[in-house]
Amino acid sequence: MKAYKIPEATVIRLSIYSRQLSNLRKAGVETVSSEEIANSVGVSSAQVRKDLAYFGEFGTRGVGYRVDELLGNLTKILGLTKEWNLAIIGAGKLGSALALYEGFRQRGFSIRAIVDVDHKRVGLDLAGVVVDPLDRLETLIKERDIKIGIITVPAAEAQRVTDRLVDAGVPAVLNFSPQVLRVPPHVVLRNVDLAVNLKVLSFNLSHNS
Amino acid sequence: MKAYKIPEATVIRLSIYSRQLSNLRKAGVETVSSEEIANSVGVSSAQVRKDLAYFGEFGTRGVGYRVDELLGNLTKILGLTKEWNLAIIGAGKLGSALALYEGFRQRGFSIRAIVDVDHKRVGLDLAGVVVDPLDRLETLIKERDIKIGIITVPAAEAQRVTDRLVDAGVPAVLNFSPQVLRVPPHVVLRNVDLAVNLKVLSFNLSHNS
DNA sequence: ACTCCTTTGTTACCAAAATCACTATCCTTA
DNA sequence: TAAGGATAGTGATTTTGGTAACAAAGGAGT
Repeated sequence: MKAYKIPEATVIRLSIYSRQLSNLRKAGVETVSSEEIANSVGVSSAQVRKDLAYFGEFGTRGVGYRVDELLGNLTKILGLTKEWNLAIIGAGKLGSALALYEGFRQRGFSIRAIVDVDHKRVGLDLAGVVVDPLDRLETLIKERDIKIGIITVPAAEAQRVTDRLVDAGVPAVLNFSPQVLRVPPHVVLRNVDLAVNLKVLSFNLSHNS
Repeated sequence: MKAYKIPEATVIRLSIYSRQLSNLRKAGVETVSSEEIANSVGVSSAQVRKDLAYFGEFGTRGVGYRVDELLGNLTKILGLTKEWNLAIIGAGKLGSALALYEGFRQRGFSIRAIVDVDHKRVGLDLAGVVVDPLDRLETLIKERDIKIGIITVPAAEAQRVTDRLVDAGVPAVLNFSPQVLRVPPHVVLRNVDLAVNLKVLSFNLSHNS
């Protein structure tokens, strides 16, 4: 599991493969070919094989891949054998929706803290997690071993809370705010920008036709 | 504004530039250099210039770009001079959060319909838009000239409602469900997969250190 | 055991995107 | 009005990611 520079596109596809394999396993399928995976995801079979080749040999020629085995390997590759503790920063509309959303409460990830500046929101119970005051951020991060911080505060506050997360030792940030964030190189950052997504659609609508 | 094959990464950056320029304009800044834009976004100045070069010459050498002028051009390029009508399919946690979220109610985009199968949700008022029954989907699309459909239904229903959107003539889909969607080539599709984002972070956390 | 069929793993090739380096042009000021 | 400094625009180069083709390897059937 070495393989130094893995393209981000590959990692994204791997996580989609893992989801499809999970579905196949539920459906009782035992083996699958790169071609079948490719079709279900909408890429080429060569792409699938190449993505997997970064990490080893998981199939048998002439046969394909054993679903449970490949899924196990992808789970290891993606680091999903352990549980990652999450904190949501900002219990507004988006933050609470994410807290309640099932898609976020899945194997491998556990929402352990939700914080907000607004005292009216403190004390609310969101699917079993009680909203704490923002002051307690650093304490909670340490006490609950938070590894991923999810930013759902307004743009104006986003950098400030991110700095606090980073200073408190959180190694990964998922940013939902419409704000470019600065983090030191050892911190992993991903952006989910809803406005940008709409603008990209707008661009394509304006030019494709 | 011809420029046939524009990299998606470029379009994403352009929409981020436009946001930064918007902030600059609010701050009263009149001119800006590619270097300054680059610094505020975290890319190289050459990248900024190259992205803009796909569409024309917007700056003056030795000086930089006029903020309002460049913003105007980006607005045109991104197709944000007209209003795009949105429909949210699925008024669950995520769908209603998006409906209420300010980030979605911004210049250029207007939520015109929200639908759900669940009759308990029909009739709810979400920031001025009343939830309609899913049956009315096709009617609403035509009546309200919906151009972008936002999928926030469970994975199992995602392809079905997408097909209905496509058949009703919706040219763009923003998919929040954890499901690979098939659309014909003339339909623009973007995916915002929360689980995938977490998995990519997990991968990086597991390998970066 | 031999042959054929299938499908993986891998290499070589190609395309696309990012970076770099250079040139052209404008503004300022002496 | 000439010169210097700044910065946009652009062509060349490098890097990266994707495609395609093929050799290696396993299984099935005769």
